[in-house]
Amino acid sequence: MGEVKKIDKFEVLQDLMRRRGFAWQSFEIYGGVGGFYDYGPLGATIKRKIEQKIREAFQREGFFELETPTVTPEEVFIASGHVEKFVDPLVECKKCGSRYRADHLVEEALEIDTEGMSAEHLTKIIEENNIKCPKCEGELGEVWYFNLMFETYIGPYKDKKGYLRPETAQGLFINFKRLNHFARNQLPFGVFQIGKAYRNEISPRQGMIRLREFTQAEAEIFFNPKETEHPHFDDVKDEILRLYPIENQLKGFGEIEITLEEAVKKRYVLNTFFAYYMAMVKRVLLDIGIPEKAIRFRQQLPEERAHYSTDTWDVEIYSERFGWVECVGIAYRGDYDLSRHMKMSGEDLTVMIHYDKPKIVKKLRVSLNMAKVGPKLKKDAKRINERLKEMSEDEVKKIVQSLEETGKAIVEGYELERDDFIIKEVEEKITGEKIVPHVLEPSFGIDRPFYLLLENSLTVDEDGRIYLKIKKDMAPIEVAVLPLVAREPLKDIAYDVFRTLQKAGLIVIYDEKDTIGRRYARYDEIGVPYCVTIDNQTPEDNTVTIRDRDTREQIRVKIEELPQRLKELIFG
RNA sequence: GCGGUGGUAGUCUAGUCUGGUCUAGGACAGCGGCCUCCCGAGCCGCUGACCCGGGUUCAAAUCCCGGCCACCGCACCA
Repeated sequence: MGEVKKIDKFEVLQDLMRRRGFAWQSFEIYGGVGGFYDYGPLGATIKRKIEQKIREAFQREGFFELETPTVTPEEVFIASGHVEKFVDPLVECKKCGSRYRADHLVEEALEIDTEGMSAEHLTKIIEENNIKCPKCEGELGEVWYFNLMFETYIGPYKDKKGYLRPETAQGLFINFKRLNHFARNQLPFGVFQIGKAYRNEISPRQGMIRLREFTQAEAEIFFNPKETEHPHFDDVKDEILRLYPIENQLKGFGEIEITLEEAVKKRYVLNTFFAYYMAMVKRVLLDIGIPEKAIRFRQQLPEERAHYSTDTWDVEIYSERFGWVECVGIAYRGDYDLSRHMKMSGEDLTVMIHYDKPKIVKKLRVSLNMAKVGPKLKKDAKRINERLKEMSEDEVKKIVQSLEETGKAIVEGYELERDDFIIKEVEEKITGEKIVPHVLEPSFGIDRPFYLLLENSLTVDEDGRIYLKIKKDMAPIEVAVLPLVAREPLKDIAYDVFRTLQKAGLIVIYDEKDTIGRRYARYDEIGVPYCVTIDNQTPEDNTVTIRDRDTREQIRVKIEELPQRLKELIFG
């Protein structure tokens, strides 16, 4: 019974989204293509509002926004690991045509780890171990890799390969040198980008939940791995999050509710730096209008994690239709991306960390007493002297120790005595060190929260009347101005009110068609939080009523106070 | 990709099995008008559809084949 009702609600929403202009599948008139969605007039407005909430939240953290191309040359994704790792090995049964993940078949049959194996290697293993099609026992063909990135070519000749970016992040990493300069060498700093990304999903399903082209809002926060205390952690330490850590998932324990301070103390969360941004993400989702009870943080299992990450928490939003849906990922990317780009490009992507005070380090400097040793070592003397200079502190200490204890030391096959060396203790002034910053990445999907916001806002009462109880400041139309009946002077007054509100910056609609009840229903359905009604009392005293979508209650206000009152009610 | 089920106006649906009376019916929505009304009232009128392509047949929404899309299951989800 309850289940039937839930399915109905999903269908009501699908219907509503198409009928009233929120979102629908793209390319409809040509039959539609899976994994692509168009945002209609109301949907695009809500999407922009979601993006704006995230943008403002990042800006409150002092991050700056970037915009980089979606078309990206191949080298970037060779460096990022996507060319190699963003793939699935597939194999087809020669008899029945069924397709499988080759690595999964091998892992299952032989219980070995196939991580990083080539297609040829997998093919060989399948042949040698006589692994057959699980369905029909038929022979399996060659293993091939399918890369989930969309390929393209840059320019008129097919010699410059490119890909549509599978994440917006790389556009930020490859600009690191300029960004670090912009931040004047001060870690930590954050940058973000809101834009499209593309993944050629093998089989997109579930409507807007898995798209081939989608919008992300990703921030990369570059920090010194030795400084993982967030300066503003106190602001959020008492925030209670619902966590679902790895061990609770593995042991079948449930979720836990815990303050961030406790979560760090009990080592559920790496450090206060990570914890701070978990709180930030939660606040953004609440600000968008996702109910608190529908938000949880689930730590990704090691095998789920992307190739670049060593710890990731997904922020999931509950859907009646799809269960818990991953909407935001907070990934610890370490120095993976910067190190890889440093290697690939040859650029120096380090940051100089200046110490508060220069460190005075006492160091043993050991060199050969060339005058004494020259005749003995001949032309090897110079080479060994160079070698001594390159030695690590430990190697040098060993030699000195040996000299002190036995009076002798063996270097490069020569036995040398104390007098053959010049040993000096020198003071070295070190003003800082070069480090590759580590990266924490909060990465918002936009399309999924969009859908889940609508789903969580949709209410159907027992009469079947639909209300989209979307958070008031997220509504795509903020006010509807309605003359009670389409008659003068009500129409004229109403139209003036409409224009006044438009000029005041509100998103407003004017409507005089149909009965007033029907119009209220029309605007309840698309989530208009307030209807302003011009009635027969208006010509007498210049007052109008404001009707609340969620309570149906009306208050009467003076027309001159209307813009201000509405703004307070909606954006308060 | 595989298997199953399905695709009729903006939405939901009748018709499909058993080909012809289908010039494709209804409801809701939309548009115009009457009514002038505080929560989807009523009346009149209008607009609007057989997923695409091929085939079988005198005749196809209906039968057959291919494609596309959706839903469910398998697989996949870095």
